[in-house]
Amino acid sequence: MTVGMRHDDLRRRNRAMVIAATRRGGQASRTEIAAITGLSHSTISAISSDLIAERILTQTRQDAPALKRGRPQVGLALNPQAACVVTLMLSLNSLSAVSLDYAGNVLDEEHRRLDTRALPRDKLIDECLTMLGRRLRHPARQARPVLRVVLATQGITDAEARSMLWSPITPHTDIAFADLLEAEFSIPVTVENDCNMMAEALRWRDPERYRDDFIAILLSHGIGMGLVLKGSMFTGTHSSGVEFGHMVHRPDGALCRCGRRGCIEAYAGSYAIWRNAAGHDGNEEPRGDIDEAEMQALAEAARSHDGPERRAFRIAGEALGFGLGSLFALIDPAPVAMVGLNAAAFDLIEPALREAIARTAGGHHSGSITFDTEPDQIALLREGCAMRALTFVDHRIFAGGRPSQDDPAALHSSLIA
Amino acid sequence: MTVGMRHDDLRRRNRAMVIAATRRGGQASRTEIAAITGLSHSTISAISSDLIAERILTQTRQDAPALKRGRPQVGLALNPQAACVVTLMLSLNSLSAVSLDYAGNVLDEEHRRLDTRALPRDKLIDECLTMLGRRLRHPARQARPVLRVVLATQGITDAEARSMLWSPITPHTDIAFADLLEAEFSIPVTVENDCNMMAEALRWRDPERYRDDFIAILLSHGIGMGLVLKGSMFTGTHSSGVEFGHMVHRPDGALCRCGRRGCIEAYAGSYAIWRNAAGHDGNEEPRGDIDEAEMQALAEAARSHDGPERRAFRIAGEALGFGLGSLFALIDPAPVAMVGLNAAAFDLIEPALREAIARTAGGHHSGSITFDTEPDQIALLREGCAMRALTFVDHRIFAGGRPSQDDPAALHSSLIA
DNA sequence: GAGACTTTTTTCGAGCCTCGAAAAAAGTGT
DNA sequence: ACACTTTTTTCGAGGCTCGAAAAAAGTCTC
Repeated sequence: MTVGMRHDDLRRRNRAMVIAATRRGGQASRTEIAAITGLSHSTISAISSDLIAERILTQTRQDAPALKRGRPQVGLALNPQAACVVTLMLSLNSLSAVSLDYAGNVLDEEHRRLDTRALPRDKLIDECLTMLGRRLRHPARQARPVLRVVLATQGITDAEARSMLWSPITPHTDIAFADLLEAEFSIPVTVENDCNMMAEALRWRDPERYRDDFIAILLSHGIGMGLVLKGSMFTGTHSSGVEFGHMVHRPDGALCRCGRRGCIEAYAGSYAIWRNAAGHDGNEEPRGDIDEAEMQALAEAARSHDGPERRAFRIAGEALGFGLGSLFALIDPAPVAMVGLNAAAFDLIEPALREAIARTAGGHHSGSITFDTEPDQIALLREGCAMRALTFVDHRIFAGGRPSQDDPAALHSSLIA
Repeated sequence: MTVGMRHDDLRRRNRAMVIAATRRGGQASRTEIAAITGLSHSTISAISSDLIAERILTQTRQDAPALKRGRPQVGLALNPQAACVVTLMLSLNSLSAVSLDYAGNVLDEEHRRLDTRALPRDKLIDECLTMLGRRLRHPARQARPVLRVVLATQGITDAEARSMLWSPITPHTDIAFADLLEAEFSIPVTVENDCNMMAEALRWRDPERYRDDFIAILLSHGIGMGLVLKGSMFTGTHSSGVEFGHMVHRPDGALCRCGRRGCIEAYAGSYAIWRNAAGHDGNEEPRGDIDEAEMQALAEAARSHDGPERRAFRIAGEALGFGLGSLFALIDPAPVAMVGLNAAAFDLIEPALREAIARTAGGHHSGSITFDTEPDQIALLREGCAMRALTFVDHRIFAGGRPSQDDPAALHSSLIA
């Protein structure tokens, strides 16, 4: 709050709001936007006609034939030709890329399996560079200027979203992907944590439930979290933060993949569940290669009879419950979405989780805490990255007004060159 | 970001910034303010002459005789007559009130000892009402309009800062102090958590160290925390939140004052240190009445020889260290201030704390985490409340422009009546 | 001590931006 | 075909900030 506000900042903000309302609202009319934003009709009219002249928005006759009397509303929509964004998703042993038009439609995509853990540093970087390059040269893009690239990865990124600091997918650390990709293609890039992108996707999927405060927990080989508080993504002061999986569950307890002891993940990650189900103790070195079928088999066994498998899921639930209890002591309870492979086994986890949470300070209202499950983490990640990239274009580029109104090709070359 | 921005919002913000710069800067000149805010000289000139005409700011000849050439800068200062604020501080067995002028000078104050735990609900409320009433009628206030009351209390308040939800100082819960006081005096009131106010005070005391991200930990009978992240006070979604003392240190561990088990406070609060030093186990019911001398004696004993006292402080350090480690996993490390009685014994706590933190994920850079101690929590609380009240007047009242420019008495009666 | 010099502050016209009211537009209903 | 309803645009007014120029209030120099 130390920097003054000028006249054009005001316009910029109001333009951003019209664009945002259009992206959210499907086919919002000027009147609806005026009501949402609280601005006058004249202002909305002026802004939207600017945006249409700049080819950012388009007018579409309302789909549903007006059954009401009066002049029919004219729906505003995003102009799919206005821009293109590309998302890159780097996970253990896989790299994917998707390019989308400004309205969010997929233009083309590519997936590759890579042995990320074995790949040398430059080879890993090179794979990202070439896959992005192929998206840029792909004919489906047509003349759309590429205005944003988002690279999402498992692990920790820096607070400025420019580097991957550490990731379980590779032994290499501090890879400045944003600098590297920008140097090659001159398109603004951010590097994001995958769980944050999943949380981003949830807000768009179900804005009723996931509005201002909610939690996305990734239950997978590791444990991740995306946290939205007071309407904005919560990140650490120096890194992407929210390493929920590495909060301490039991001081000096079971061995975690991160090399430390007693982390929540060391009780609730796939490898921990497997370790407990197999009857090994917490000193056993974590396995790195547990596949989907294996976890499903464990869940089946746990459902069929009371044995070490059921106990393993119970231990996972307890660790997650105490962790959530501690988190709730800090932020108060909020809706939770369980995402990823082991969300499919949440029925085995939930009872112990709720029991543990009720024994903590955050468990005041343990009955009112609601959980939702979403096993398909890939789809969520894709959507989240896309929305992150598109809203960047909305707020940081198009809200500021376009340099040239009539020649998108010129604009494009000036940005991509 | 859903509400539009109008023309007067812009002025309001820029006025707020001029006022804020004046409050921070001591005797900022117009030129300095222009540099800080990035606004033009003309704008600053217009705004400040408005503020002076409205008797919010005053011009003061620069104290130091200008040694430079050129027209000397004219210092702007807050007009002490512009307003009055009152702070009420409710603690275990004590209630204090202070009234201050708009520049932050103390006008008068009062302290009373009360047996808060034994007081019936209405009696407790009544004490607050009458003490506030006496401040309002006190002659030192003169004609200053009372524009804000802040009531700070130990315990949990609601996110809207209107009610005390729960507090260790009284068995009564959900006391809507803001509504009650406003109904009686028609002055806007907020109810704040005491640790948050201490954090607020630290930003004003040492803005270099405590700027955008830092942590204040209250080491006292209980354990509290005030957290500033990305430049703003962090609170829960429904309550004042940040109940660091009730994060889980050891599942099903020692008995806490809150009735649950294993909380950090049950290892690091005064009663926990005493309990461990006395050789009782964690099932022993917490004592409620450990005075300062008793804790000092424990610290002395711990310093003089290796015995149960030293071990008790070590256990406290360990609990705090693991707790901070978990917190740092979420938010990354930040400067820490240890506040309150037991901060004087931080030398006994620190080694075990650092050792524990180094064993957690948050302990990556455990060497770079710095601790500062401030045993005088009362002074900090007073300052924090005062600044919270004054900045409310700055931002929410004076930034919007005054109804009457010439008659502060009329303004006053309209607000206090 | 008068005039040159320097720096701060104010003044003034221009350029934007939003607003409210009125007008225009584009339908439905009779 | 005309009245009615609702949406959208137009237009003048009022505010706000900006840059440039002028005024103000000192120090410095000779």
